[in-house]
Amino acid sequence: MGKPDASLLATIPPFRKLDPAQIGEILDFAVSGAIEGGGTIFEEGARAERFYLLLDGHVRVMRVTLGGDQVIVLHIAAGQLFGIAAALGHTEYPATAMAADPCLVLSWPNRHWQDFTTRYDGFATETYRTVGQRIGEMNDRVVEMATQQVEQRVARALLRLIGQTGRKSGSGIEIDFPITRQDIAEMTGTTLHTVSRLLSAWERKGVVASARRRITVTDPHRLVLLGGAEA
DNA sequence: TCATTAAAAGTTT
DNA sequence: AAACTTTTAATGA
Repeated sequence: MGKPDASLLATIPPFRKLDPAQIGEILDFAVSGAIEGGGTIFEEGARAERFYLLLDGHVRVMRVTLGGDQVIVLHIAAGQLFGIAAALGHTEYPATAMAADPCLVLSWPNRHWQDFTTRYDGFATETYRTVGQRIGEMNDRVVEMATQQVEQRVARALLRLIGQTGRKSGSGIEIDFPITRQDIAEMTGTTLHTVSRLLSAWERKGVVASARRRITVTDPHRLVLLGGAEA
């Protein structure tokens, strides 16, 4: 467990307003860790003892349905806190967090949460803002599931991914971590076969380009139209 | 419209 | 070679 660099934290929203001395205090309590791609950070139902900050990489948050199907709830990008429902009063993690690619995380015991929110200006407001955004996104998806056709759901899932974790490449915006058709199926409530067929069709139209575990959206505007309301 | 099943081919380790 | 990912097609709800 190495000591992370204070400058890493200074740019991250919940800590942006803090001075170097305060960041030093926070780091004194932090434990840092590296998780390899595919590794689990915490499991659904496990006792929640820590909350986490993702410094680098991408985290997939997953839950298992009553029927035993795995569902991807959302993805976390670098700079975001996660595993914080526990700090907000839950005793167990409501979902599993898995590293989508190699990740660097900091974590703190939950008992520091109170101190952080009261002592550090901006910590509470910034984290509540991101929590609010996530809840909003999840609500949108519930509506989508009930009202939109599969093609629109997949199109919108891709748009969200490039919005949150997209990286500009030569030919468009690439999803910045490895993602399979199965993953997208788990995000949109369909099957990998349907996702594969949709992506193939879109690739023929020049809207996306994909390789194994890599997807680039080459024509985001067309994809917005595909995700639009019309049937 | 979409899931399921099956089969085949490509990729990575 | 084995494991994993992707594509395609046929069938049926």
